[in-house]
Amino acid sequence: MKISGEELSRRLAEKGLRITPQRLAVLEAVHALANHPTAEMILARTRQKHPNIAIGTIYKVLDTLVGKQLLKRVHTDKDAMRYDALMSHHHHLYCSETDLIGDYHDEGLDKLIREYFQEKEIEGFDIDEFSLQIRGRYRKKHK
Amino acid sequence: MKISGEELSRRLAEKGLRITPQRLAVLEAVHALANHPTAEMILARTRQKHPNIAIGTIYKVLDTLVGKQLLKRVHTDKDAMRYDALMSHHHHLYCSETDLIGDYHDEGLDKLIREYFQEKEIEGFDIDEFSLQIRGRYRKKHK
DNA sequence: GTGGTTGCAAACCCTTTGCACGGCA
DNA sequence: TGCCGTGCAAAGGGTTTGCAACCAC
Repeated sequence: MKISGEELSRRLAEKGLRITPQRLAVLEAVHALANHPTAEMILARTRQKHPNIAIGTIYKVLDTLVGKQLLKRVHTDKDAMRYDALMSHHHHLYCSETDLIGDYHDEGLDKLIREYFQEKEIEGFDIDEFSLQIRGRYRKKHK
Repeated sequence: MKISGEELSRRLAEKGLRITPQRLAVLEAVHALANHPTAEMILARTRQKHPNIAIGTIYKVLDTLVGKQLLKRVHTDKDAMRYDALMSHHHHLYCSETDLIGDYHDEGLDKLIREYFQEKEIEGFDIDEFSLQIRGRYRKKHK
């Protein structure tokens, strides 16, 4: 995912955030490292241009950006949190062989499930949202 | 969920595991603490009868029991892992107000989704299984 | 008896926090 | 200039590990 510095600056400004080199670098990194990077991976990439950036800063920036809905957190079976630049509603594909996490958007599926729950409610529980975790394997030479 | 010591012993034996007081206590605790307890909660309960049991032992036992499919791990948005004694395929209800996690089993829903994916496959990805995370709120006085 | 288990404590990993300095608005 | 954001290092929380003593089989 390629995205210009101006666009990134605009997004920060839109949310009332100060534009700092670190924030631009982290945002850029999550877009560039398409496969849901960890904080460490983001650190490694941002250090190419900002050798002094600290891991603590990475976490603080990520926190801010997630809070302002410029990034999403993705939970995995493993310990480390991962980050996603795709903000629209979507599900995730977890590959058990490669550790890759893919985004999966499917309007038809969402509609199907949404309508299912409109007819059959869950006793004593009000649904706000749902997301599907799909586990499996990427076939060789995907994407 | 009430379950006898004999039944628990039988389950351990069935999997070729040695029957130790600690394993029985941990298994019993996860069944008794119905709401997907954390390791700390399991420790607290097991210590009522086994005051010397160590947190490290809890983790090792949980690891063994999950490995032998006598328990399941449940991931949450929070940091701590939680454990589930219900082994059949099911989804989870996450209550944003109470931190409760409910089990949700629904044959019809599973069938719907399974059939959806039989017709519309995901490009380059072979599905092994899926699970739905349903976020929302329990209404007052549930269960 | 003996190899798998336990208790204990230290180590680990990821993440958060405190604080003085530095830089964006 | 004033305050927010950063770098650094230490602390934190959950989980794992190493090892000697222990105990199911």
